[in-house]
Amino acid sequence: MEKAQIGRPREFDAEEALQKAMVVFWEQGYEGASLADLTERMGISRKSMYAAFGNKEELFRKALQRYSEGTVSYAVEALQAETAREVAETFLGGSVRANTRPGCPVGCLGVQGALAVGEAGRVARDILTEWRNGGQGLLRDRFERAVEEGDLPAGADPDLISRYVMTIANGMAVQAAGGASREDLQRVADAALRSWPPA
Amino acid sequence: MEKAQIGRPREFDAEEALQKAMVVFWEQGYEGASLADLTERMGISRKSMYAAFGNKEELFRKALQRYSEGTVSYAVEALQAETAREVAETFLGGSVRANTRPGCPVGCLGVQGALAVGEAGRVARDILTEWRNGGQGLLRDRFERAVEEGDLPAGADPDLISRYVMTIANGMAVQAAGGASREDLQRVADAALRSWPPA
DNA sequence: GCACTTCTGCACTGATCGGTGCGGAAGGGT
DNA sequence: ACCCTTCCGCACCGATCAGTGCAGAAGTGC
Repeated sequence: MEKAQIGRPREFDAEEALQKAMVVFWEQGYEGASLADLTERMGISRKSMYAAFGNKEELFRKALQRYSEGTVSYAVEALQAETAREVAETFLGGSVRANTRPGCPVGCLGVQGALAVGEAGRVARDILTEWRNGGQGLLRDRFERAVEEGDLPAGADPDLISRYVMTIANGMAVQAAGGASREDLQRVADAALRSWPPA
Repeated sequence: MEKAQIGRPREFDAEEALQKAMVVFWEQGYEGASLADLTERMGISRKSMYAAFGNKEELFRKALQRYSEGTVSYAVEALQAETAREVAETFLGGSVRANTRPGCPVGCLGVQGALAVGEAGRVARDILTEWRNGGQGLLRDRFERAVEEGDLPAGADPDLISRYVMTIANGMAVQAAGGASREDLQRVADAALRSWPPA
């Protein structure tokens, strides 16, 4: 993705193009986003896309990375919260907003990008599965620390709690894809955190 | 789908073929399931498939109907439970099992069949959205009745409660698609119902 | 100004997409 | 035995899929 110093410099903004590609993957999924759709929305030719990003799979990978650093940046913020409860609140609140951001597709790229796919999308599906499991692992680590710090009761199960929180987030993504409003989702998030810890 | 009385009768079992098609849609999604995949697994020719089911979209519709009546039959059972809490318990417990049934694809056809799709899958996506919202509506109606019967407190919000329960079910479907075990999911379902009503 | 490198648009690749026309085979009603 | 209907396998349809070769244009360093 680095451009060489010599020769004609590229005319388009790679970051901007990647952002557009991310949106297309987000709203149409990996399989549903054709090269024609992608390059048209990115405003560049097929050739430029391949030169800058490699291929469709690499483009997807980079789009997901941008999604992580941009849209889902609330997650790292959540992990730094003071208490386990605040971690969960910040994480779910951030999910609610990310799933219903005006001007962006509804739902979550990491969920709807490639949940069930044919042969061609298998790599993308595995990338997203690992992405979701990775995020859940970070939550688990944070809750483990909370148990050690006495912030969560000694008998609490960080694995279960992280899975519980992530299940709510995943479910809200599906709800958003089905048309749920930001207020609808926030009420669900509040309900899910009414008893804490959940187990 | 009815066959005429006159002429050569079809050689394959339509119900059996539909079951196979349902599995393919379930594990690969609408867009990811090609006609070649489908007819190969159904064990019939393209021509027979079109004659018996119409087209890919109609096949999907009928596969979803079969899914509703078979795999998701626990839902109607859940709606008939005595109390609102038992409704939720039965519904989520049934989801847990349906999402992790040995010999079947993991996850839920209604969630992963067509969540984010390109132009070609838009109808399938809308069918599934309506399917999920319809199920949620049935839950809401049941919880409304529970409020009238005093089974749920007078201030309880059936819309929120049904959305809450469905969000958990949706989230568990995503978790299952990512490899969560039946035990993992059942613990999440238990945690989600630890406080009832949820709001 | 020259040489070098890379960019870009167009046309094209083989493969696959969903869907169909055709002709032969095969069963049921009379 | 006849006819009529339907089934079914094959080849084929135009369209689209992801990915590429080519050739001309254009910017940079000397």
